[in-house]
Amino acid sequence: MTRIARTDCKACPLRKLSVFRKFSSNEIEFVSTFKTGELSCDRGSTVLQEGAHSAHLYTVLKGWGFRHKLLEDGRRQILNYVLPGDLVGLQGSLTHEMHHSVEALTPMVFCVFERDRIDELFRNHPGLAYDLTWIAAREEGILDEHLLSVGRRSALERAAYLLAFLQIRARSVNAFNPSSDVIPVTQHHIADTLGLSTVHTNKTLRKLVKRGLILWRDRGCEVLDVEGLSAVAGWDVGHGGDRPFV
Amino acid sequence: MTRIARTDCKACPLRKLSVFRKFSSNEIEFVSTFKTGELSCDRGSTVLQEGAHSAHLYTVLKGWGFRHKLLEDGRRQILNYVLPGDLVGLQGSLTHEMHHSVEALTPMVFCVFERDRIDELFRNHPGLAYDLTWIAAREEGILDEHLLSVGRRSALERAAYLLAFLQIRARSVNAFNPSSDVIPVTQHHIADTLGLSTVHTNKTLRKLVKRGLILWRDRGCEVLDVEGLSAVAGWDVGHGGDRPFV
DNA sequence: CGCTTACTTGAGTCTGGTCAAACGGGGTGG
DNA sequence: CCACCCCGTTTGACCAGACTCAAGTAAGCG
Repeated sequence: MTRIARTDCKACPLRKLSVFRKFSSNEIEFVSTFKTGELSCDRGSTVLQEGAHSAHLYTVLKGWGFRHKLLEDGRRQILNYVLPGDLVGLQGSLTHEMHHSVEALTPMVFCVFERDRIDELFRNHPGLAYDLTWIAAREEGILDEHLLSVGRRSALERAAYLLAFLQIRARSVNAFNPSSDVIPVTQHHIADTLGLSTVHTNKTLRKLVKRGLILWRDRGCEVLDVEGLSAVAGWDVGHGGDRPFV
Repeated sequence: MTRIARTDCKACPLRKLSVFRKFSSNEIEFVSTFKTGELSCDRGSTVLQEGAHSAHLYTVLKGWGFRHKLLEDGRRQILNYVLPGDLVGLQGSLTHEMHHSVEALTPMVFCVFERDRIDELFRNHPGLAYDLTWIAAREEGILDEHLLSVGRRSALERAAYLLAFLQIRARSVNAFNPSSDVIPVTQHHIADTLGLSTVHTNKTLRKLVKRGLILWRDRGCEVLDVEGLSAVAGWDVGHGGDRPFV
């Protein structure tokens, strides 16, 4: 893992995306000083560890990753995926201990912020403080939907929901690399997200392929028909709307 | 549903509980004016509706309830339970639409706050703003754990985890009524929380009864052995720690 | 070339779902 | 007061979706 400050917040490529709200110059100024550096890591590396006491807060600048928890005997549950613009480590920053781990699915780059200055953010930048709360509430909404999915949808519905969800999210933040729109996960990751075994996940994905909704590529999934998937899942995609980010 | 302002924030019975952090007089002053009234409702009534555009934010003062989501065909997933001190409707306040419903398990009383004044809270009371974020992050952590449970634990483990979780939470906020420590849910609620059928839930609960970990009472569950339950679940209860509330 | 990782597929098993019936308590209308 | 009904719980029989085990293929890499 290397750490070199590079991208200037004022010229942050994410800020241009239509999904994110506009910042005041005052806010950009603060964020610039709040950011202490960048962190890069390879595919497969664990960025944050369950149980760790992290002194930092991160925003994803590039790449894909996922949050997960483990049971004693090794069973793993993937909780959500992290994409450019997502904040990670907020929980650790507030409660001083991480209750989940974060691992990279592709090479990633993060902006690093000092936890100590969060107080300052809350005191002097109510707009940004509001954003943090908004982000946490949004994550909660996503988890609600995942829980509904894992608890009450069938295997086929779950898989369809997850892939539609990831496709839409990735599209909105330009997370695909230019050559191909491939969601960079293994079937094992999907299984651990849906609460299924890898074998059954494979059989389920084959059905989606047969229906012409997706293609399975080398280490990843290409979505051919998002509406088809959300129809299978019985999922109402809902609203986009401006979102904040730090 | 009636609405009569009664309990004074300065004398709020919840504030005395050891789980909550101390407020400055300044903060209590603001909360007093932020609160516009109280809302009471009966068992079974829906307090907040998925899809609604609520103008309010609530804190639970008394009683038990739960948050849930529905699929088109009626399948229901209970997401979490709400107890005294919990904030409900934050999501709706930030995104202007609720993505889940809230229903009462017992008669409940809420403090009602005006959504419009949240901006003021963020501008003038960074401590409270911080608390809101903290609360949202905590809910996220709980949902993570539930997702792990539903996705990766067996029926018996799930049931044990849920009951241990509820027992501990209820204890910490004195949510039991003086005569009996009964968690006021039906087996149907438990089933919809765990992602199981009611029939299988019943068979699973009988096993916990046979092991002497719980008793099933008239419309509710009495926990006899929290440690036993968390052991069955393979759940590390973890830290309490001061928590804020509004 | 051999090793590893990821995917695929089939066979047999088991957890948990569905259907069905019955019980018991509390409330209600006759 | 009693009959009835409804709701929540309980249990049994049977079924199916998902799991485990196992073997085999294909691609990538040292």
